[in-house]
Amino acid sequence: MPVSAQPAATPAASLVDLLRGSALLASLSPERAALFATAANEKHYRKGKVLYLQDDAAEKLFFIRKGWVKLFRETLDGEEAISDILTSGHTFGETSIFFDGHYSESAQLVEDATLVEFPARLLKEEITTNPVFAQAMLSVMMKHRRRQAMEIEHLTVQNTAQRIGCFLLRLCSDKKGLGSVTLHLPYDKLLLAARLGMQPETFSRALAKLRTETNLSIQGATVVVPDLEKLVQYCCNACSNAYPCES
Amino acid sequence: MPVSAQPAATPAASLVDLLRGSALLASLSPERAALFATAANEKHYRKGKVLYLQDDAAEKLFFIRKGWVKLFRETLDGEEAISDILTSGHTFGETSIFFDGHYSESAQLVEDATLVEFPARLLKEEITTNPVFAQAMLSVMMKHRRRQAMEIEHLTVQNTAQRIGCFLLRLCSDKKGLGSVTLHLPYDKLLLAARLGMQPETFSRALAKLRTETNLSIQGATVVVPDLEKLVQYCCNACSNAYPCES
DNA sequence: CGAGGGTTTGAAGTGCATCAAATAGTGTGG
DNA sequence: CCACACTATTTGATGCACTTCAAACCCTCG
Repeated sequence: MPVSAQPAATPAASLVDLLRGSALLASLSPERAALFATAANEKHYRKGKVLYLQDDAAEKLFFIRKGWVKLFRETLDGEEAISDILTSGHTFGETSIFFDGHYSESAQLVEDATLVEFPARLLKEEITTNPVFAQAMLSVMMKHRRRQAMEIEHLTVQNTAQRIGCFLLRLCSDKKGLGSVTLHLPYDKLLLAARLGMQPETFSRALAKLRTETNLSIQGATVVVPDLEKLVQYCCNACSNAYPCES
Repeated sequence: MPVSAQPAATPAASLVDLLRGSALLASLSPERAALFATAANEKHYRKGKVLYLQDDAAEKLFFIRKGWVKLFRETLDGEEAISDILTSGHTFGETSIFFDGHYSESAQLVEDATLVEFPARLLKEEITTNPVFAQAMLSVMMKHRRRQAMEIEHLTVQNTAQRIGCFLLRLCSDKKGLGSVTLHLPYDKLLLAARLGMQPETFSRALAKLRTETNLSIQGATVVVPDLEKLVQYCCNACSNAYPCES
């Protein structure tokens, strides 16, 4: 069944297998997955590449194979608000395709990346004909909604240091070692600051504050959390989610 | 004077007819709509009534027939973050029912209200068996997502006066009279302030600022916008949506 | 080595929150 | 109908958090 008619004869997993790693696309039937794989277009882009702009016709669904992509919106007077930053295994563009056919934000690579692109038509077909897929899509939407709700709350009830700490805690959730944890910032601090809705200078200072308050140590992009409990204490009291809060 | 900004439901209308006014429930087949109507439980509650608390088992879908409901979350140290304020024709609870069976926020009346309650079971059945309904649900979710995204942007790029102005502009969208528009604040200023993520005092001052900047005049809950264009100019330049931005 | 972007630090300004108090508005019982 | 209590709203004074502008410091990479 798994057809490897795709020229993407990467030593790694075949495209069909990769799709299983996506919350959305994993719900495709083997036949449809094969069809998606055939129609797919795998591309490598360089950092800075603009994939589409807000209000463009939504003609593609994107799946990130590797790299980082930022979704953002620009205001009339030139400010930029980041709505999301995504990496391997994530899909984007689906909401716009289904909803009104125009992207509601712009997308740009923040690092070199390999993307798999699917024609919007396929997605639309799938949603209307495959109830299982429609439900997977619903699940994905709802997950997004919860995350957005959390983000709104954070912006109103947490200060900058707490927002950074909360972000770090979400990075910790993989590494289960309660007590001391070492982790790496996934992208540069400038972008991270924008992601958290603050200025780079503010980010720097807030991180310094977090260091003294919770005994963090920071070496460039490497962060050591010696006392997870202390960090949780500092951040999560200002939030309506108890740690671990990931959804 | 208690104001209901929304078109009042005709007291005579049957439940089935009412459901047609809901973006979500309008997609029910006549038979299912009848079934929903039979299983429905219409109740009148007083202002302040708590419908459910965050993390409660999600056993009901609510439809607002009349009145106002706020959805909110509380942090460990007692802050309250309002996630939404809803009125006639809106449904709530659907996300939690489908997603993980627990409400992700608390719900409380901010005014006396008449609600129609449906058992969660019905909704779950409908989603899994009726593709049309699933798609209606998807549409509703996506609309919510766009609104949330806008809200996040507003919190980071707009100041308090602009946020208020933007809220007023959305109230204007009904009344098409370009030029001068009169409108009424849908609920009290304390709640409005919380809804917009600011303190009551800040709200009052920001409103005063908006008055001088855009020639608004305000009498209690009545606001007269003499020059819509000027208000748009003041608010929308800081936003990525051109007026009229409602979705 | 030198250029240029990322990061930190410093000083000053702005916006919003907080605390406190005055004023307006609403519903109550006398 | 008034006095009272109580709640909303406004106003003033002050402080803190974050931004802004400026400059220094680090990297890495040519």
